[in-house]
Amino acid sequence: MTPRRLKHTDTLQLPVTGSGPFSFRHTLWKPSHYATGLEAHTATRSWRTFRLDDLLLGVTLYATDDGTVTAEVFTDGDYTPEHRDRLRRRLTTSYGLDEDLAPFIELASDVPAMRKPLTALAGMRQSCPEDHFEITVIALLLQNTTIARTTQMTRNLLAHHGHLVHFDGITLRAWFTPAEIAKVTAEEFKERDRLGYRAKTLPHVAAFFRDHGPDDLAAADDLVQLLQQIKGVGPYTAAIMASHASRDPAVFGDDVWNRKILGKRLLGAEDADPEEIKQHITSLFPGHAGTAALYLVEHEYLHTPVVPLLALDAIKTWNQELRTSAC
DNA sequence: CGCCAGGTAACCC
DNA sequence: GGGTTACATGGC
Repeated sequence: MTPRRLKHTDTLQLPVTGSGPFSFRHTLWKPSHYATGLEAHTATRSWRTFRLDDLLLGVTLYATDDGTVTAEVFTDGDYTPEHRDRLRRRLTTSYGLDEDLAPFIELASDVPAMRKPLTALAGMRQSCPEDHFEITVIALLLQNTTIARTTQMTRNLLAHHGHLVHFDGITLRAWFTPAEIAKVTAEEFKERDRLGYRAKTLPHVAAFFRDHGPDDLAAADDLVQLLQQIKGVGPYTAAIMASHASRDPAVFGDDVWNRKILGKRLLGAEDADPEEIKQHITSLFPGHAGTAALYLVEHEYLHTPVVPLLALDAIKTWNQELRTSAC
């Protein structure tokens, strides 16, 4: 499959305005995140695709000496000043560049279990380049299955319904929009994309986000409750949306994986009661339980990352693999 | 084979 | 309410 070529169209300087330290590397690359093909990372540089409505964008990101983040923007369509403003906001939000980390660090410095994560991951913020629709799809694919199968389902969906782009020497996948999968049936999601019982949920998710634009979502009184009205979307999936796309630092996805790590690190128990864990982390980190969970989970994977940082000479192989697996 | 994965809804009492 | 159980699928 031949990727669409994107051309360099813009350069953005993104200031880091939030309080506390900022780590470019640990913010953009997360040791625990599984392979999607939507992004790639070397020690100093990251590449990521974005959708702004129908426009496909590729972005190269790197830290600049003055403490800002530079974004080189690549597109092949009509890139307007409005796109530029939206992309600037999207990048700033996605990586928490304007969020205050200091209050969390203040709380964490008194907690022994946080000592090592806080040092090793100093300046890490939540990373969520996905919008509300995209992160809901990710969370849907995480439901009650192994990461191997989540990776397979993601690859199928993006290969069959998404896009393949090439920019700045890298080949990446890009998301489909809700409108682009509006006509796909649950049957196809199940048989062709191997989504299993989740196949029934995806058409509802697509319709929901096609009918509720960003303004609509922002105006929602209780987005978590609204999203859970979709059959197949429960507390876990809605929590991922809230903690990642809505960036609520108090929330975390309460799943068996998190419970294992948090139980072990905070209570010293392999099989602690979920409710006890939640109570404990919430009382230790009022308003910042999600950030605390983020630090503990990422630290758990830091020395055995799911997708290690790429060496520069590995990019050729990366590009080839993406093209041949995208049929 | 049976069990279990980074859950959810439907059903039971 | 709180405690089961089926739901798809693939790996061990």
